[in-house]
Amino acid sequence: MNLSLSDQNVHNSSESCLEDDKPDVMLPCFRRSMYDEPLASYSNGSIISQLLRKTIHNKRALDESHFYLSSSTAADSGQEDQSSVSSKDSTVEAASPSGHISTGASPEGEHPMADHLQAKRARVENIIRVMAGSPNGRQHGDSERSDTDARDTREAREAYRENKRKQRLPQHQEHSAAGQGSRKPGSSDNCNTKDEECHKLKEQLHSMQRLLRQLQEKFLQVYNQEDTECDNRDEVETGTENDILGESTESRESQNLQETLKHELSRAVNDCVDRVFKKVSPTGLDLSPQQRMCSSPEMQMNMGADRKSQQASSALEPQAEEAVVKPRSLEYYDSSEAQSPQDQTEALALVVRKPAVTPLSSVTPTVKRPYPVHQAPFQFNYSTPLHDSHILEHLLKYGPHSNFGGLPCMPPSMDRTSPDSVDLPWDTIAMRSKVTSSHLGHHPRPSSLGGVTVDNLCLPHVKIECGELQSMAERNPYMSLNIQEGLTPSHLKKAKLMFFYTRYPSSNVLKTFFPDVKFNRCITSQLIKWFSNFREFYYIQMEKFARQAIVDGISDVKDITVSRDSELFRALNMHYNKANDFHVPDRFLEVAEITLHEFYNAISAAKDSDPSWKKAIYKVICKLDSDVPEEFKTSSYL
DNA sequence: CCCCTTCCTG
DNA sequence: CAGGAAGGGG
Repeated sequence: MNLSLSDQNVHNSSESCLEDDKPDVMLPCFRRSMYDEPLASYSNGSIISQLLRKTIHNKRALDESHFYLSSSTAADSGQEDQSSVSSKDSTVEAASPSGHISTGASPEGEHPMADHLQAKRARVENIIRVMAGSPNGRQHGDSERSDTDARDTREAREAYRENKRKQRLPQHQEHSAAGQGSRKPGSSDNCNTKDEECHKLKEQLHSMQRLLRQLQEKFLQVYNQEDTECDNRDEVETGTENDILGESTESRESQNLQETLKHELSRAVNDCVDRVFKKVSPTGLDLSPQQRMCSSPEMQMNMGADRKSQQASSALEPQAEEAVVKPRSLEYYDSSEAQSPQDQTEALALVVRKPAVTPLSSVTPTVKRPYPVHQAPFQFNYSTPLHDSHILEHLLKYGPHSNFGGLPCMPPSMDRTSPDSVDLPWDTIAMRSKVTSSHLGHHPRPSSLGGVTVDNLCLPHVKIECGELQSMAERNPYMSLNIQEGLTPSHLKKAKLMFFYTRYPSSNVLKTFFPDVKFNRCITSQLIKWFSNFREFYYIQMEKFARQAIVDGISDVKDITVSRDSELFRALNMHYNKANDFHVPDRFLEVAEITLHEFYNAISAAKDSDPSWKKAIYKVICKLDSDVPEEFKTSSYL
């Protein structure tokens, strides 16, 4: 990841911008799913340049100044408009516009102001148009498997898939577990309401279109202002690090422009979303637009970690069609990769039981989908489910647990059409889970908001790391809200953190703190086994460091302490809190110190000659358990 | 018996 | 971390 753009990087990104203007490269890219772009293009350019490229090419496709929504399509440009807007066929799109790409693209960098200004204006206009455009244009690519070909890395694919699943979550919950068709939830039982809602949505769409048009005007104003300002600044701001003046100013202008656009667009879209939501959300659970737009922790994290890309995507992605789900571009995953580059370094041979299926049919938003689910234009994940009382019910019942955490936000599958997927028995197989060390770089900081946090509802950052689980999830749309029949890496991580409090948890405690797990003999013993393994490691470390202390010639036990700086603590922390995202309680340090002292004393007294000399120590240590914080009952910690 | 734990091994 | 053996309680 380019966390910081060096001068050279800036330069390169500008260059690549020019290069990438080649139509055969960019247009398909542009018109296809947003998910396709980041990996393909961010690798060699900044986000800004990425945005610029997009808008430039967008201009190509939409050069005729009209809203496809509000006016008839000009004959000569009809194809382009359609391809970019409704995107019937991405291959057609890729080919058709190649002819005139060079007109706008190459002058952009080589030619001075006239074209330059035009291009800028066009970018603004196009952004607006894209916003107003049908989601299908982008969604199309999204729905195609072949898109994954564009992503080389495994992370990208996974992010993509996960993204798609998440996108699907809301609407799948819309109806019963009886299994809706993969398209509209149009069963006859509530046709009327559907029509009504369709109407409402239509109205919403219209108003959104109006709003967007207003925005366009506003942007043009802003743009014109900034344009002159920038021109002035260009005079002054010479001698920056940037090699090429034209490009650096271009970059600054773009940034200003982009900032404004992002801000305005976000606001506008949020407004629209609000309005739609007011209609589709009968329950009073009201989230702020911000919450909706970034309702997942991941998104929130990215708001912090990579606010720019987040905003950029949210600004460019908005679609008018249905402000219910907002697609998340790979940008998110880009940044999250940066945070946990180690993800997936270890093969996780997790074998999980078949997903439990609880009919959470009614955990559904009231929003209708006028198009196939896999074309959801908005990724409005997580917020929608929140509006359903059943979820709250569920939360009250089981706690806001890993039902969401274990399979965070597991969205409905693509082939929910397969009937068997929906009613797998609870108790099917009880196999062992092989959960390798988890790189679940999530932040366990408890962040409870009255017990129900967004975190509790979904932990997208905790990737589905096992193929089994993943594929199962794909087969079972409702898995995400169900009790787990197997232990997931998330559970393992949680268990490890719990170890900081309790070394000898009773099975009751385990059941209490893993309420999202369907306990059976195997699961229980597996969990117990985990803690047994934890203890093993713990005691091995203790003995090791105790002996080391003796070797080091420490003669007084009091000279042996365990602080957070201690090597011993580091070793332990590395083992139980690898991500180092959990604040280890002081009590654990005390216990560790006591344990170390016990070992030291025993070894010093040569008790270790007795084969069972450790038992005495174990007996002491097992009394030092403390209560596990209630927060662990929620998945906030996962 | 069953449950739980440790120990050992892979 | 999982499997399995062995041993100690209830």
